Amino acid sequence: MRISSMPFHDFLNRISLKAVQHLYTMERKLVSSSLKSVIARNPRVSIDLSILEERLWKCQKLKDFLQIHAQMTVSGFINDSFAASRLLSFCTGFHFLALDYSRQLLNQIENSNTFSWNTIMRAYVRRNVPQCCLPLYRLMLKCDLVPDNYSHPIVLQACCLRFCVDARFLFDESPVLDSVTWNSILAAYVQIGDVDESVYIFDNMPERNTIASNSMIALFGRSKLVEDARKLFDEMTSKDTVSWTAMISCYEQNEMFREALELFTLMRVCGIQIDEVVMVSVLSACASLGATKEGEAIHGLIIRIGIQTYVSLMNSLIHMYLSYRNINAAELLFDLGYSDQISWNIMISGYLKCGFVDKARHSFDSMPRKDLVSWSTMISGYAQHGRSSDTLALFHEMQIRGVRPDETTLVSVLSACTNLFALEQGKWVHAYIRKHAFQINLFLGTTLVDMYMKCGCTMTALEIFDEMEETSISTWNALILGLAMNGFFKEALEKFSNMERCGVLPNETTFVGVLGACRHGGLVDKGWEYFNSMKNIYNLEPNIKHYGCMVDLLGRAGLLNDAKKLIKDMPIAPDVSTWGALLGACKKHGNTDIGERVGRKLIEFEPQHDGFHILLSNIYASEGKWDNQMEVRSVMKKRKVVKIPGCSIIEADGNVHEFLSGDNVHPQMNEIEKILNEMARN
DNA sequence: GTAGGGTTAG
Repeated sequence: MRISSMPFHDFLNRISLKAVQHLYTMERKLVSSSLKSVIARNPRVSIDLSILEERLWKCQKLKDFLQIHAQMTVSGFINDSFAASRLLSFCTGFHFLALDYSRQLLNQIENSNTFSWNTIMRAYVRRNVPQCCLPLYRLMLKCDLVPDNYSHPIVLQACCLRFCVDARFLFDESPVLDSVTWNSILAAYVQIGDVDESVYIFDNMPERNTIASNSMIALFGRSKLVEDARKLFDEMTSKDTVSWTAMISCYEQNEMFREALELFTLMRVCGIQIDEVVMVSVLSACASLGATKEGEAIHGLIIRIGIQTYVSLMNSLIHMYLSYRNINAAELLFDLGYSDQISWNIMISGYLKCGFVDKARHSFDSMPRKDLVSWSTMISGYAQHGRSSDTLALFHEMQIRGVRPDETTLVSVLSACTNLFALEQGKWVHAYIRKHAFQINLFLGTTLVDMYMKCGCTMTALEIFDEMEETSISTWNALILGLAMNGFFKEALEKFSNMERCGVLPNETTFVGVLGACRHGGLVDKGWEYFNSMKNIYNLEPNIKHYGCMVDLLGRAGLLNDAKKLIKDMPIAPDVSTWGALLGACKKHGNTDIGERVGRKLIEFEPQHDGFHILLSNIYASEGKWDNQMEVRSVMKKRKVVKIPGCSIIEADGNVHEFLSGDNVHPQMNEIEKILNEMARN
């Protein structure tokens, strides 16, 4: 009887392997379709070691892997313990499959060997779930398998990652330590990023081998200790490809992209063998630099030396082209079909960065398997494009599907709540964080401070700030801006001094908060002082928000001429908020129709400018000229201008519009000045 | 007969 003529379930019953059942429940749809297609195309499946090697070498997609697995199951080749362990070790490094799949595969193998168990345990350590390692080790002993000299270092690493002191005891008490054990314990400290302990182990190693030095360079790189890394690199007597790669990636991770490219050039000059891993870092450096020429040259190099079929390399190339906004090149590469989980995630994030939100969603919906990064990318993409209700909806869907978010996901969701002023949802997420005992890290803490501040809950925001162990300039900015926004101008300025005392350097955003506080407090002298210190002390160029704020501060204090002069002298084009501030000042002088005339003039200059329509509409409203306001509103309606709720004239338009693109002359000012002078004469 | 160290996506 031909297998292909049987219904699928009959087939399953007939071969009655527990394994296929497992497989079937795990990836129901995909497996059933892949098994079906294997059976349909290949009724008498035959496979041996060389075919397996060849197929694994070519295996790039989930479907490819499932076919191999199915084929091995059907043919019974899975019971060959060597072949099974080959399949398993490939599986643990395959990004389209969750680790559970490998674990189930281990169950399926009837005569598994120590190698297979080691492979899974190592994967647990690598994928940061060391807690699964020890139970597996116990099970291994129960199954009468004898651990070998590879097993113990892995278990040691796992223990070390969980409870360092225990593992350390084992290590310290061990009578015989080979270099594998030394490297393992070092690797464990390196993985948790414990620089002090790693250096201690490294210094006490009987012999510093290349492997240990390489992982130390990587650790220094991740810990921002570039100079230590370089020192060690220079001191090494024998450097291999990995050493060079570690140093180049150290530069890359610390945003020293030029240095990374220079070292790569030197590496080639020195005739060191280059491989796909070093290319990944180099391509990433090119992407960050926006160095299209270099990137394309390296693409050529990749084709010439023939390592174009490595998935991680493909991914880096796709990522690079997306960062150059070269969607076509990225799609061409992606469509070659060497994709894995990461390729899909890269495409989605690339589409989002280029503003193609719906395209991203389409990819998201059509990818074979979504992992946490896929969900986070899409959710944060929605959040960053202001599509806050989509953000919350997708987060909701994620939970329905039972995918557990991590800190990054929660940051995106909270920022969406902030944009929507959705305090209740934000509080719900905060409660979720507490309930699931998430650590309030730097990013999560900063986002919470920002959310509570923007929703007016100053005290809650302050409490969270005080509880934070680590802060950054963004945290201080959220705090200072928030205090200023909520009317606590004294406190905002106090926090600014605290920040300076802590040695944190302010940036442009900080001064938006500081000047905002001065504006709220009507502190003209202080305002000038900070405004000048921005340039003179901190070497920061004031932007439109700073000018707008100063114009408003001066205008409110009745210093109309100073405000006018500031607008005239400013090196960048005034935006709608700046003009709004000036109009507010005019109004304060009691001249009611001046705003209207300036508003109309501005629209005449820039009829496409949504902000000016909002401005004029607000002016009419403040003067009680409802008919006129209706008139402007009907124009706005035609132009589909959305009025931002709760915004005053000053914040009528949250975005900075440059109505004279790139041009520093403001011809409007002359016209408007005439009107203002007329007003002054009256 | 494969296994340690270096990499890419939010």
